[in-house]
Amino acid sequence: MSTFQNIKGTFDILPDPYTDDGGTRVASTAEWRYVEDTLRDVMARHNFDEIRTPILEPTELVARGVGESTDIVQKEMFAFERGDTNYVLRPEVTAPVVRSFLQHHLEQRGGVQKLFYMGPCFRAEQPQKGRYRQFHQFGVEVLGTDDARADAETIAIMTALYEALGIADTRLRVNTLGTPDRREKYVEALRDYLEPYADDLSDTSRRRLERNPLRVLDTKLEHEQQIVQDAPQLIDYVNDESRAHYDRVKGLLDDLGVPYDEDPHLVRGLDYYTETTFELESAALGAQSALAGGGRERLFLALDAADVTLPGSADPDVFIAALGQDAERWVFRTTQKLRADGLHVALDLKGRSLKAQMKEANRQNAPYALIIGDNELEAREATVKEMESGEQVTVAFDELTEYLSTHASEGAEEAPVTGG
RNA sequence: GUGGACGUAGCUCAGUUGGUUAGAGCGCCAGGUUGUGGUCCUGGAGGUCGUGGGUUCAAAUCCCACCGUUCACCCCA
Repeated sequence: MSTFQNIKGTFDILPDPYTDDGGTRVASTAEWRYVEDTLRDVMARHNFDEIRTPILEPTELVARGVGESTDIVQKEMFAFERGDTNYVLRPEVTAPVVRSFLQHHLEQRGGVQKLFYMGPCFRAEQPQKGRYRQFHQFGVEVLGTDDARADAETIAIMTALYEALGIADTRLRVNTLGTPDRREKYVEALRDYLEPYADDLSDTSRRRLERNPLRVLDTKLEHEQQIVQDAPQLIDYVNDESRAHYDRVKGLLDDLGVPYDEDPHLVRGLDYYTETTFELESAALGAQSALAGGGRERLFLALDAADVTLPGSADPDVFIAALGQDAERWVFRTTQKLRADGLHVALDLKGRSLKAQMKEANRQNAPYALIIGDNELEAREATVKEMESGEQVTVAFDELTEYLSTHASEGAEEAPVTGG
């Protein structure tokens, strides 16, 4: 075991996928890139612009944005002081985006600002399966409108994203939280309703009843779900405006043909959420089924559970094997020239035997291998081996780019990497 | 912070009631083929058995402590 390890709750992303100590499959860089590219593509089609903000932010910004009393601020921030400034590794991106929006007067761009972001966030929670201290978050913020269409579009985008990535068996649940003042009244009513059942509740739910009654609604226990089923519903407590807004959002989802279930007991953990709330869940994830809500994502777990196959690393178009020092020099020069011509070229950097170089060409899955030795240098012709058939031809040095461009591109269909 | 599980080669793991030099598969390197990959054969490198202490003639194995990892709880994505 090496001396240093990655910090607990973080993970390395490597050229190849691997399984971590907890049994979770960690995707390769190529898979991450594919997902990121797909997200960007979908967002572009929805006319969203990307925003990138610093990972380091003032502690006070986050504390106020998320709420001083939340667990995130109380005990889950990586915060430190340097000089007379308090810094924090961002635990979420909404506050930074709003900060940036205000600071740079983005409203001056005119119209509604539709922004998305992706990048690492940090929370000092105890890590467990699928939850990390450094995690990657994707999200969208629509600023400058409270139109129901903004909500509907955001929800529709989330389903579109998962569709684009090939995750089909998702279920969308929606609800409205209304305004904070009404929600407080609802919490009281909920508490009153649940108190009489306290003896029937699990320890967990009893504790939640004390501290955060809304969380009792999330129970997974069947007999508790029956109690919850008849509990007061949020929709009966929100004001007319919230209700009308909610109805418009649902109508728009209907228009778009986005299927959803209304869940009158769907709540979110943090209290800064208002109005429309939603949760996209995947049956394949089991107990912790929530994928996205308010724009928070657990993408790779879902991709893994859904058995989605992503493209792997690109294979080289050609591997060039050199025999002897003269050939090595020629190969080194020619490799750069072919690369400048747009080809993906691999070569040996250890001066190994031809046998070892051919083995490497095979391992890298190159469709063609060039063999260059004294004979080839003298004739100014490369020996070109087609790896699958094993057939060899000679190609004049001057025609290499053309030959490889036409032949290699045919055979070099990107081979998918098998997931799971 | 609380509870459980685990820690042997790069990876996945075996290792009997404690018993000699700790093994397998895969991967890696080399040879068989001094200019040719995949399959095959042969060989090789690679281990403070997580760390420290204890019991014992003898500890990977039993006991204790610590460290690390992990799952779950809390909370939440």
